[in-house]
Amino acid sequence: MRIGELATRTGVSVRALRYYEEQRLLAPERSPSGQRHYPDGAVDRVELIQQLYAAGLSSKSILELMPCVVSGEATPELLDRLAAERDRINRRITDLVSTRGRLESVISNATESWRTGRPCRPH
Amino acid sequence: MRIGELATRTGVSVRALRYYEEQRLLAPERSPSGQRHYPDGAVDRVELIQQLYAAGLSSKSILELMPCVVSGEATPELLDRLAAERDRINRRITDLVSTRGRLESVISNATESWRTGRPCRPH
DNA sequence: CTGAAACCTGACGTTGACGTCACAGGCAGA
DNA sequence: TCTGCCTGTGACGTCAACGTCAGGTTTCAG
Repeated sequence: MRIGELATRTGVSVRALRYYEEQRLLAPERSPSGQRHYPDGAVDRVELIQQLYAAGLSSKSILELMPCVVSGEATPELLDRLAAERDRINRRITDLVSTRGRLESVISNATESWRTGRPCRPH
Repeated sequence: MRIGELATRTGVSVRALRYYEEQRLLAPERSPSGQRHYPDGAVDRVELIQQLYAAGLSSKSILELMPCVVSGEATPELLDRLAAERDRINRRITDLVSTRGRLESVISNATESWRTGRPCRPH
């Protein structure tokens, strides 16, 4: 498929797909006239890339971990990197859970003080 | 306390503290010579700001939600905003959990293929 | 064959949360 | 008084992941 279809099917922009290629996260074939041609598997791959971006990984990290993720190749260093990223994600999760708890208590507190007519305990 | 002490006590840079003030997230008093003077509560406040930044909120969002968080003041719109941010955090958490699961399966798969001498199932 | 839509490369613009630098004034100990 | 660190205000730099625009080529439906 060509770049436009891949874009619509993944929901990412054409520009982003070209950027991913620039970062060597994708390597589509080229037609004789120079147009990019992607295999079907590119859809999953792009979604994986998006997921890793969303998890806070940089292009460089994704690039390093990509061979391991797609083909299972692994060196001890790659496994360490993977574990390190997993740990970072774990930390982010616990941080977010904590923040959510704080927001929820703020919400219930504020809702209560709203319902009962504005006496609000000072934090 | 002055800005340097607040910086060391919170772990954020002096520049960041001045930036927060520029964003009206802090409003320290000034000594006659113009130096900023923070109350003790500023430490907690800065840590709250950091926590909200880490949760993906922008300066603007933090500014809007701040009165509600610190003093419990709430309008229906503010409560909606708070709930919306909580929902966004929830989505981020579920996304991160999913990504963590994926990474973990990659890790166990790669570890296995490493232990057993490199036959790796094709994803 | 033709015109619109999709594609190409290259290059500059954007955004947020600061880093960094220059230059000047303020403060405490010796 | 001197010295050295802290603080002040600009103002420009950074970085990543794209957005956007210009100017030209390719593809395809009619």
